[in-house]
Amino acid sequence: MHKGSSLNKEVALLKNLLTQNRLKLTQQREAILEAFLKVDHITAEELYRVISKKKRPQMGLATIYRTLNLLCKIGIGQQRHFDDNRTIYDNVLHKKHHDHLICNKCEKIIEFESPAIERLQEEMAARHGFTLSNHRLELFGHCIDWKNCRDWQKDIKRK
Amino acid sequence: MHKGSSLNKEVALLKNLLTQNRLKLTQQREAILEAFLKVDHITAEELYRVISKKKRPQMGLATIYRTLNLLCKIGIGQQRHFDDNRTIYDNVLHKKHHDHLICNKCEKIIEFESPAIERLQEEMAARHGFTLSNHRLELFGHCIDWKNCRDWQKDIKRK
DNA sequence: GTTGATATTGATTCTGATTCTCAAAATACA
DNA sequence: TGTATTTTGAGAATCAGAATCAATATCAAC
Repeated sequence: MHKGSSLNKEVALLKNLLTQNRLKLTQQREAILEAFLKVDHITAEELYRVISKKKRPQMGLATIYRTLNLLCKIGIGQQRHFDDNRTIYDNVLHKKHHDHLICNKCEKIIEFESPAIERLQEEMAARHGFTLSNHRLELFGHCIDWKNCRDWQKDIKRK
Repeated sequence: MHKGSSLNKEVALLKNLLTQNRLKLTQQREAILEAFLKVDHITAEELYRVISKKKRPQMGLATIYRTLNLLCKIGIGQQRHFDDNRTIYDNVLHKKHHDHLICNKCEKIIEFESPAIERLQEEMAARHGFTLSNHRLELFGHCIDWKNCRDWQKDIKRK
């Protein structure tokens, strides 16, 4: 019954959590989990397109949304809103957590990681009686040479 | 209200930034700025209601959105999305910056501040040639006694 | 101040992401 | 296997926020 890939661990986790809550492990949920675990982050629409192309064509967009939200509830996914409208679902398990430096002028985004900051976060959480599962850290500012960024007057004006 | 309040400083800042970009200081923009500076954070709808009740009843919701986004561009405001749909506009100037600890189970939110973390953030930004204007830090996890939180089985099930 | 070019506004409509609805299908437990 | 329950897909509904546009306000030059 076990096929030996690392996927099984996550399916087992999912199944476990579902069972605990009288929820059912469906083919759709498994397919979505499988696809989701392969990416770093994805939108519901994108995931919909990815899965629709595969052998299981019968998949409603609503199911994608429902299941992605479910994955967020159990801690495998995390929503993010960089620009306004689209919701990006981060795969929390995919790679080492990274944070973001975002230039307000040219909207450049740099990924970084800081074990020192993470350590302090843990400390702060513990002080408030929290156990952390993940976090989101975004630093906003501007590049040192922001005159070379995309013209920020234009940027203001384009509303 | 009366002249000489600290508000004038912000109006001057706004006017300055607008002028620099060939934008105009309108009564609406001033009213929105004035109301915005009084709060810690607010949604566009709420701000609309606040302003509509005042002496200047003629104010379109679209203008609120446009102006709040403008305030974000010039660094006075910052968008945030805690729950999915509503966008909360933070008043960056209002009080000392604080970060958030968020319980995934009961959705309790605790504010905290950590100068140590902020210092490391500055350091990290400098290393990448960034000057910081603000940041957003959200730590997710669960309370130490999360069995006492709102039943999280229900929470999962309510989708 | 008046003028005129330009930016902004309010009312409205539009958009598009996400959620809701509900009958039909799938799942899990006995 | 039967059956209670959950989940699904398709489409409709929702709702925040953006776009439209004619009317209005602003501002810099006179």
